Amino acid sequence: MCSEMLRHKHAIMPLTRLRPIEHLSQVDKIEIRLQEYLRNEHFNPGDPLPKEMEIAKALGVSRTAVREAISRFKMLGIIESKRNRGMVIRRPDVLSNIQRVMDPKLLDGDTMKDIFEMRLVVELGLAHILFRRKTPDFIEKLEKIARTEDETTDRIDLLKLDVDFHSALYQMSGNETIIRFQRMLMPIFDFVDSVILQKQDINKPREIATHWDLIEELKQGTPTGFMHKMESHLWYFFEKI
Amino acid sequence: MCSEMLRHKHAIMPLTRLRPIEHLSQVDKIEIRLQEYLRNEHFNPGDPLPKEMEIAKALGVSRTAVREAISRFKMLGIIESKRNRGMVIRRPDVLSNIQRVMDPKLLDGDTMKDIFEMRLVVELGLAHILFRRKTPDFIEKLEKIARTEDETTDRIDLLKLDVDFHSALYQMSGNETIIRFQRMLMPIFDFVDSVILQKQDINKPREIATHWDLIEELKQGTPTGFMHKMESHLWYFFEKI
DNA sequence: TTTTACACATATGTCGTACATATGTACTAC
DNA sequence: GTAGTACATATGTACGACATATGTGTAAAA
Repeated sequence: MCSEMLRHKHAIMPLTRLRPIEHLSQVDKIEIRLQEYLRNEHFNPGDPLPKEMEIAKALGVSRTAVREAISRFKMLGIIESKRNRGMVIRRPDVLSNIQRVMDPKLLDGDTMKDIFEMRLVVELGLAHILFRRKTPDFIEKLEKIARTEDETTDRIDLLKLDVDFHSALYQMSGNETIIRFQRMLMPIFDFVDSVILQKQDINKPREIATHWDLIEELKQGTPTGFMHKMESHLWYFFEKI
Repeated sequence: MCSEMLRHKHAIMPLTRLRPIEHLSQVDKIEIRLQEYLRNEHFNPGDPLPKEMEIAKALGVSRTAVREAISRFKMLGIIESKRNRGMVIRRPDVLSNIQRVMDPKLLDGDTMKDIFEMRLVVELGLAHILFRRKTPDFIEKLEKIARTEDETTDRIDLLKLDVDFHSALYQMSGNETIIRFQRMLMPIFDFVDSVILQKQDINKPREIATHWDLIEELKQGTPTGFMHKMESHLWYFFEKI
């Protein structure tokens, strides 16, 4: 009877779509107002903000509520405050905030798959930059990791070395944002890798490129060749998610 | 004398390195504790949190301070609270938070350059996925945009169409995270594009691939060919930053 | 005149309390 | 057994008080 009732309701109107008045709390509204304010007034890093009480008066709310809202912007690094100096706009660290929510336990499977695929995209696209920025030093670093891998049998250590190898590639890009991107997504990669490690398929050795293949290609190959090898190297993992 | 004193001090100890006790506010410390707590206790989405007063008691601080800290997590979407039900862990939206700080005015030149380069990396790496997921529908969409471009002379409109074209490519990937990534970075791209537009060099027509070239390659070419064309198409912009 | 020392004003940081509001629960009446 | 009501409870909001750091002005000392 219950399910029948629900089905009936659903036939009349899909309530899932109907969510008209988002019940925002006072603080949420203040947050939105401040967001607008910051954008519209064209604040630059270093610019001072009005005092807490002034903001509270202007919005017609308590200082407590304003402080809760402002506290949120402090977490994002947009606002900084000093004791008697008031508050100022800061240059936020774009990526540090994602790090806080990048917890495999909090993400669902689909999102993780998307993220892993994006990693794949980035590492393929990296090829061209790598060939522009490669130096003997970096190659040597990669070779050292690969050599260590050859001498290692412990599966945990191998996993760590695999991470090291790919990290070194990101480092080679010289692009701070890309490096941070990888570091940021590390928890996800670790998680995916460890899951794959547990699955431990029987038909493990396949036609996949090794790290040595990638190094060789990087030393005296082409970006295109490198990309093909990288694709075969990574797609193996991707298929198994 | 003053400068002499400073030089003397500096000789003894480089104070720039010495920043021992980061003067964290109470709320900052609470934020860190909560962060640790959430990670260590292995919370999953939907799990309930202790009551505000209990947390305050446990930490030996006031409810006000706890609320300010928790408010921060609410902005990140990690914590949700309902009136008498208490607080629960939520599945945060990984990318929505960056959007708030992704303001060209708040970022410095180096970071913007890094971000733009990362866009380049992603769009190159996208090629392989695009060839896997392309459909006549998507191709048609791209052609429509390109046709409109041919009939447009207004520079602002052309800029908008260029954005539309690349957006369509991201859409084609079918990867929600990658699509969000592009949408998120849109302000940066818009900004960079508009700056380039102002520069307006004299030697504008060069050996760069057009959107039609990209479409043609997508229809009956190879991922590699597509990537080469995309590279020539984008590097033109990149050099001008 | 320059420097030092002290007092004062001020804006943020922290706390405690009170009350509003929504929501779950238990009890009561029919 | 159901509907309606009263109560308990946890979050939401507000206000007032004091702590603390920091800039500023003033007066004493060199």
